Amino acid sequence: MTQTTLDPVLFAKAIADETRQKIMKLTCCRWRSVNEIVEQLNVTQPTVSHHLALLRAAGLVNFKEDGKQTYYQLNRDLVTVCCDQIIAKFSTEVESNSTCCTGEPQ
Amino acid sequence: MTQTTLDPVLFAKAIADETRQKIMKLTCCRWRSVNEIVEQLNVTQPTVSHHLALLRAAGLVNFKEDGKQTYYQLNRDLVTVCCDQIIAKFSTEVESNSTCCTGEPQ
DNA sequence: TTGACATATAGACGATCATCTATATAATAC
DNA sequence: GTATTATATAGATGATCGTCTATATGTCAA
Repeated sequence: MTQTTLDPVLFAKAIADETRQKIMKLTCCRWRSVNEIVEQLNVTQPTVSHHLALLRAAGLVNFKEDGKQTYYQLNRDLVTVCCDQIIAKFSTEVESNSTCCTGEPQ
Repeated sequence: MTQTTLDPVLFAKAIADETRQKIMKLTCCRWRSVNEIVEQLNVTQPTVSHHLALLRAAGLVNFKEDGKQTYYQLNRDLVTVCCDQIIAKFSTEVESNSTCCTGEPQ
């Protein structure tokens, strides 16, 4: 049920913040509770929750609740898909899969 | 003399705008004058110049002047490098090339 | 040299954003 | 039940951003 696509502009906006990229890095490889994340950063708990909600809305983190705690983990597959999508987007002039740019641009 | 690296946060900020991504796409495969770009978008010439200056500062476009005109072209290599860098950044918990995340995160 | 054209810069304005404090919600422990 | 802990939400505030109009700068043609 994790999200598999995201528009390149929305993806860029979602990751265009230092605090969010720090959160993404902290959660890239294991589940982290909100408190764990707060302890690693120099921002308040509501600020962390705010960024997590934003990343969650973009589908960039998965989460699971366990009692009092909520755990978050980066959706690494989506990051990869989006990055590949950006590379592809700027490899052709038009919105198709026609070939372009294979030769030397004049 | 074209730029070859760019911090992931700065890269994301630079491309986190629809107009700029449109400009990037227009210039991805050939040199375009400012006027050509303006004609393709629904924004004024100063707005386009503003975005071009921003992309130029980030090293994301190359440019050459020819008489009255200035031509811009996307630095596609840098886009690729930055995207690869983002994928790599969120594949390890720490700022090293030590292994991590190769198994199933618990 | 004067006028037309191409681009850049300056300054203003409204919108979005990152952060904070205060507080609500919900789960657990005693 | 009451206190404590974990997280989310609400609302405020200052900063950043995207866009516009007006204008400056620089190049070419007549």
